[in-house]
Amino acid sequence: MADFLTSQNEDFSKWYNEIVQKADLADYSPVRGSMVIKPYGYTLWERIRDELDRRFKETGHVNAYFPLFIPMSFLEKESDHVEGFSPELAVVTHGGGSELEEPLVVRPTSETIIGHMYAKWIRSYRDLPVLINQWANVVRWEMRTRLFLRTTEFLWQEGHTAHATRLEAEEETLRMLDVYTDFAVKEAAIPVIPGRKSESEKFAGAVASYTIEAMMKDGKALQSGTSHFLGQNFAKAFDIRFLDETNEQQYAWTTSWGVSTRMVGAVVMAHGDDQGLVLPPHIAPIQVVIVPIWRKDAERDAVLEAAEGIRQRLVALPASPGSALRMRVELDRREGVSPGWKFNDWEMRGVPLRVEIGPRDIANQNVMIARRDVPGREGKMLLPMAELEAQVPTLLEAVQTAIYEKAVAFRDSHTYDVSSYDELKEAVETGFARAWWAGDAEDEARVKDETRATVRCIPTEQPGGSGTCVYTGRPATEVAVFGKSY
RNA sequence: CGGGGCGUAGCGCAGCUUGGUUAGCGCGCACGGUUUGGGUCCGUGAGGUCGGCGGUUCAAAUCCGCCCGCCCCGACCA
Repeated sequence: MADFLTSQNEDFSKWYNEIVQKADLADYSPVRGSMVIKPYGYTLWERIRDELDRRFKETGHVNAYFPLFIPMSFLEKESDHVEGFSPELAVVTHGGGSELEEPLVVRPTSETIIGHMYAKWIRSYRDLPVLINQWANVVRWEMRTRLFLRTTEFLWQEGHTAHATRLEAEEETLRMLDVYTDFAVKEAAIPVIPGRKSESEKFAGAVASYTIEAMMKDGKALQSGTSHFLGQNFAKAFDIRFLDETNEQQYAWTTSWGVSTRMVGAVVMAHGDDQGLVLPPHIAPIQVVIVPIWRKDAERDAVLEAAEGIRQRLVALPASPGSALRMRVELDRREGVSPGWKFNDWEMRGVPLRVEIGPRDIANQNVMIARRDVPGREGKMLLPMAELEAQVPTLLEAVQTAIYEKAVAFRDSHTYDVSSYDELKEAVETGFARAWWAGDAEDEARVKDETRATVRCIPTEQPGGSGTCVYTGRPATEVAVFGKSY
């Protein structure tokens, strides 16, 4: 792929915007900053959603739905929260033809309305924990928007839990960070760095925020999921109290965590190449596409019949080892476009495996298989037709693993352990800098001012020992990851 | 809201400096033929308030003013 690290930001943005639209993921809506997610893009989101949801259920969470409109006064109950969100609120002042007594905000996130409900629902320690997730849309009036990465309205899941003890809530926060990490690595094939946010970067109203940070192909960071330990901040603001075992009133400890449609953008920017999307098989809307090839009308029927036979054999297989889903296979029956055109078309859409079948293959009882992750003719191989069931699942897993490993190699080769401020400045031009950090907000602000880079996170996995800050020389016991971000 | 770039057919663009017949090109689209194992080729055709409003002029896509919108960089941020 073109080297976006040495080129202008504009080039990568152009590539991204073009691919997102050409691959049929999304289109701009007439309203500034909002987008239409097209069926192909939505199916990709559904795959992400289902994989996450499966994990939420496995960890004991249930889904519910809370209202879109929130009374303005709810946000004002938590001072950090309202301060953080008020600049980006969409406010409804009129309804049913008359002015409302109290303005309603379109939820930018649901801590407040959910906090209000939890206060009603929770009376006793026996009611805890409450482990609820909701799939919803939220609205944030951002100044600058970008397809999938930052849109005025976006889809996400937000989990909100309440616990009897601080420890339990902290464990929940980290457990969900693990769930996100597991999803990113195993399904989205994106290596992420889980860690804690700095004070200046944490969620408005949280005691501590955690994040998974991914590296895009231009070396920039993308916050791909967050998990917050809210302490008793929202419990006190919304009066979420319960009687404990000793008949004492206690405030609950709460958490919230979310992953949004931004994850679609992360997949595009982490794996894509000059030909377009490269989708991980586990979440690809179409895992295998069959392109039939014929020259004369007489060959057409036989080829299509053989292609349909292959389709039926493949859809009978599981989508991935152990999955309850069946393999997602598409037979491209379009006429009037050449096979070469179809090859390019499906590559643009990132389909992991392509099966080509023509008269020659039928005669020889084999098919040509092309891997999306290996560009051009090098990714093609001949496969005996009898081995489809044995080989296609293996190949899909091979693609899944290969693109993950490629992403790991890219990230690692653009992550630098730095020991001086000059090295840090140089490192963040092309990737991440790992540096000792003492958590000083003023210095963080200065680095941001001079380099545009911020503390992406203080990784959960630390090297241990101690060192000195690269710019102040202060003693430090933790390493932080610095980088430019979206 | 600041700095930079742009706005001409569905998409991508030329034309503007130096005003002058009927505003062009590529892709896409429709029809016919040809082709189909890596984006076939040929022909015919449809498609335009030149972002909007105002001004200068015999004459404006072109010059001037104001406004609107988009993109990139910053502030904001999942």
